[in-house]
Amino acid sequence: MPELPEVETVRQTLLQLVKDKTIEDVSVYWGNIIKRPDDPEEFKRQLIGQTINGINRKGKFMIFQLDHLSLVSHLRMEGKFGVYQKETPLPKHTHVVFHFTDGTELRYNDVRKFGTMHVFLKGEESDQKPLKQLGPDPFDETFTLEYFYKKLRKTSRNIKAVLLDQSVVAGLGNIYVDEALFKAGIHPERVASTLSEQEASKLREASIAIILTAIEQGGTTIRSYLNSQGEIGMFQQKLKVYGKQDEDCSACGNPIIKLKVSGRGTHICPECQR
DNA sequence: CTCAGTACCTGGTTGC
DNA sequence: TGCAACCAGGTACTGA
Repeated sequence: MPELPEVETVRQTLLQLVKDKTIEDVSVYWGNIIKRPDDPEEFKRQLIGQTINGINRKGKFMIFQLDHLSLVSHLRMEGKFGVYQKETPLPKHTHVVFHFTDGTELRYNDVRKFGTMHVFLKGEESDQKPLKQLGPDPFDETFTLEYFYKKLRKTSRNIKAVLLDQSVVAGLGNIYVDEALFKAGIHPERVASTLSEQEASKLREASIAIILTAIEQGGTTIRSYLNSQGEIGMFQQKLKVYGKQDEDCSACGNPIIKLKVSGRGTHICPECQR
């Protein structure tokens, strides 16, 4: 599911479903999801009795605001949250269940088991991994051209790798990086330090525009899984290059091609992106 | 320090 | 049809 727009969509929809609910018990079926505390039993002890007061987001992380704790969750590739009546049978790949006092359950489902959960004392989550190393969200006022251009100037990596680096800007993933580079007309294999200030500006603005539009559209649903919270995205209709290999470029009519950049599948228009 | 490669998992798709 | 190899929206860790 998750790049920033998808996580934001999940955050908004989930909030309606779990706000003010109190955790009566927690079940952990795959302990490796729980990164902090390291013992899942301790994780359960800490969360029992806590009420969900709100959900925040930073980059691709969701942060559940509890009474005096923060639960930091990352969905990685395929993590999904859903709220169900406790009588509903547990589907395959459900790894963590938060049982509420009202008979409903918040369930975490993740085929690849890559997702993570960290518990911190409220307020301490920002000063420690994994949130500590995050750069600004794309639309954050601190994501200035000056900041971005300076980051680009001092690295030898290609521009795609830099955009995927969450410590530079938080929230872009493989889909939106490809889309932003296309919108800015920049080839993903360009060494970041060779971009002009004008190109950096164009890329920064393209990234912000793509992310904001995708949030408005409820995110992107690619390999559509049915009936799960947040998987109601409409942005896939606006994708210009991601997953469009062999189709005609919407701008110039030449075919979109797929290549590998920084180990990731990458979609470009070789005519529009230089 | 930076950076490329690998590890973590399962399942759908591709190609022989 | 069968099955191995490859691929997937992400990041942490390793070692050069």
